[in-house]
Amino acid sequence: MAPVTKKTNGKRSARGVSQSDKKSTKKPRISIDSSDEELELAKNEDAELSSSDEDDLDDLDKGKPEGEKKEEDKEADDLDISDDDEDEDEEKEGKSKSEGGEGGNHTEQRKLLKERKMQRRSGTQVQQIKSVWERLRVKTPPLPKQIREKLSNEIWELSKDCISDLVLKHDASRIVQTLVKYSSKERREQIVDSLKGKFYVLATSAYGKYLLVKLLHYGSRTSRQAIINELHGSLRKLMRHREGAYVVEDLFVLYATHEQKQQMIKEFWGSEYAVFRETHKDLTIQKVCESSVEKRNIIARNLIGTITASVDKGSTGFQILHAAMREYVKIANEKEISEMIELLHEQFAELVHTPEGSDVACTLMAKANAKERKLILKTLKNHGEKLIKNEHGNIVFITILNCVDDTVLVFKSFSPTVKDNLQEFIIDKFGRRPWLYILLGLDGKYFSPIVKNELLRYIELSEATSKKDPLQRRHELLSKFAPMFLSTISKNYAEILTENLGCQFVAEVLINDELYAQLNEKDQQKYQTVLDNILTTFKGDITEETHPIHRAFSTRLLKALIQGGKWNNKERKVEPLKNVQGLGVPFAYKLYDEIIDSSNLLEWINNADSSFTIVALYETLKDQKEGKQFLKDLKEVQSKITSDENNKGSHLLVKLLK
DNA sequence: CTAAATATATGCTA
DNA sequence: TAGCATATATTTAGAA
Repeated sequence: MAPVTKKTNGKRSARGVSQSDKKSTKKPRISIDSSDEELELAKNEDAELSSSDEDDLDDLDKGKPEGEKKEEDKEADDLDISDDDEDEDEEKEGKSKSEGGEGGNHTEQRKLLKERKMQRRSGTQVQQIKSVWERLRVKTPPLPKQIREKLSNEIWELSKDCISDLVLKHDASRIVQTLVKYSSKERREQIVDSLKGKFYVLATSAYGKYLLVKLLHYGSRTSRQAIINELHGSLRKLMRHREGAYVVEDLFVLYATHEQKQQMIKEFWGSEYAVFRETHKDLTIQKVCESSVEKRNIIARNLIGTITASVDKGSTGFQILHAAMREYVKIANEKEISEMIELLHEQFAELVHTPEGSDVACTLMAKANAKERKLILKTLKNHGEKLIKNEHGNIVFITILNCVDDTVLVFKSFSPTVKDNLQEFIIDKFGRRPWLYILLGLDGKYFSPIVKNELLRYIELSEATSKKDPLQRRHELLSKFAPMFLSTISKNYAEILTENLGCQFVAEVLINDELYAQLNEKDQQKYQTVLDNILTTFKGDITEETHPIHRAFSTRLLKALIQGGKWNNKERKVEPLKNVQGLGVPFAYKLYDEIIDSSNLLEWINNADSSFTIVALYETLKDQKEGKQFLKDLKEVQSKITSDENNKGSHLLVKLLK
C-alpha cells in the first residue's frame, strides 16, 4: 500500500471530524424509511458528479426524530409529485441545450427526451411501471390495503421480466424499493432470487445500493445469507468503493449475525480465508499467526492495506473497519503499532465510541511509548466530554488513567473538561465510572467482571512501557481530582442529592480513607463544609413529601455518615474508617444538634422513612458523652412511640431501648 | 458480594 | 414474520 500523503490525510480527517461532530453518535447508515432523501442524492449526483463528498454527507443524514422526519417526507413528496413528469434529467438537458444556443422550445425538447427514454433498455416498461408506481407510493392519505396490494401486484407483473434493467436506474430503482416494501415475503424472496448474481453491481451502484439495503432490511434470514455469500470475496474491494463501503458497513452493523460478522472479518485477512471459509470457521487470528510467521506477515499486510485505504478515504468511523483494526492490533509487532498510531492519531477520537474501536484505542494506548501516548492525549483532550460519557470511550479514558505514568499531563489535559462537566459525569451511568475508579480502584461493585477483565488486560499490555506503581498512580490522580470532587459537590449538592447515582457517588467520596489521606489542610476544611452541606439538605419538615428523607438513597447516605463507615454485607458489620475526620460520632452529634431535637424527635421515629436514621443515631451515640442529650430526649418520648406494623425501624428502636 | 430483577439474544412454532 | 419460550448477560438492590 502506498503510504499516506500528508495532504489527503489532512483533508480526510477534517471531513471525518465534522461528520462525527454533526451527527454525534450516529454512524453512517443508509435510510430505510425514507426514499426521498435518496432522490435528493440522485439529483446532486446527476448535476455534478464531482461533488461526491457532499453527497456522501447527505447520505449520512440519518436518525432524525420521528416527527421531524415525517414533516420532511411530506414536503419532499409534494414537491416531487408536482414536477415529476419532467424530472431532473430533463431539466438538466433543457439547460444545456439553451446554453448551446438552440433556443427554448420546451415541447420539442420534452418530446425528444421522451423518445430517448423510450429507447433505453426496457424504456417503455419503465414509463408504464412508473405511472402505476405514482399511485402506489402516495403516503397521504394512506392507501387502503387492497388497493396497495393490487397496485403492487401490477408492478410486479410488469417488472418481473426486466427487473435487472430497473435496479440501477435512479428512478426505477426506487420503484423496486417501494415494491419490496409492500410485498409479501414470498415475493421478496422472488425478487432476491431474480437479482442473484447482481448484488455486487448493486452495492457499487449509486442508486442500486439503496435497493440492496432495503432487501437486507426486509429480507429473510436466507435472503440475507444469500446476499452475504455473494458479496463474500469482494468485501475488500467493496471497502475501497465509494458506495460499496456504506453497504458493507450497514450489512455488518445492522444485519449480520455474530457468526456472519466473524466471516466477514476473516476476509480481511486475505482471500484465502474468504474462499475456504467453512474450513477456517473456528480459526482465531492469534492461532494462525503463531503457526507461521509467513502467514502472519501476509495477514498483517492485507489487514493494514484495507485499513490504510479506508482511513485515507475518511471512513475511520466505520465499525467494520474498527473490527478489522482489532484483528490487526492483536497480531501487530511494535513497529506496526507505532505506524498504526501514526496513521490514526489525528482521528483517534473517531475510534473510541464503538466496542471494537474502543478495544483498538485501548490496545494502542497500552502498547504506545510515552511519546506516542502524549500525542494521543493531545488529540483526545478536545473530545473529553464524549469520551468520558460514552460507554466505550469511557473504557479508553480509564485505560489512560491506568497506564499513563505522567499523571500531571493527564490532569492538565482533562481538568478543564472535568471541571465543567463533573456534575453531569457523576450522575451518569458511564460518566461516573472513571471517578469511582480513582476513588476505589476496580471495585466489583461498579465494574462488572467483563469490564474489569478487559481493563486488566490492557494494564497487562501496558506493563512494558508503564513503570509507575499502579496504586501510586491512582493516588496521584486522586490527590489531583479530589479537590474537584469536593468543590463540585459543595456547589451543587442540592441537585446531586436528588439523584440516586449522585448520592452513591457522594458516599464514595466522603466515606473514603484513601481520599482523605490525600487532602491538604485547606481541602480538609472543604470536606467538612461538604458534610455541613449535606446536613443542610435534611433540614426542614419531614412530613413534607419532598424532604430528602423520603428518598431511599439519600437516607442511606445519611445513615452511612452517621455510622462513619460502609456496611459490609459479608461480615455483617460497619467497616470503621481510620483517616476521615468528622464522620460517626461528631456527625451524629451535629445532626442531632441542628436538624433533629426534642421538638421533632418523635416525628422522625414514627415515620417509617426516617426511623432507621434514629436507630443509627442511637447505635452511634449510646455510649458517647456527646449523646447524653439525645438519650435523655429519647427516654422522654419513648412511651409515645406508636406501634406501626410497617415501621420496622421504630420497632427495632423500642427493642434496643429495653 | 449475592440474589433477584430486568433486558437482550436466540431459537422454535404456527 | 410475529409471537412466544428459553438461555444469557447486565443492572439493581440490599441490613435490622
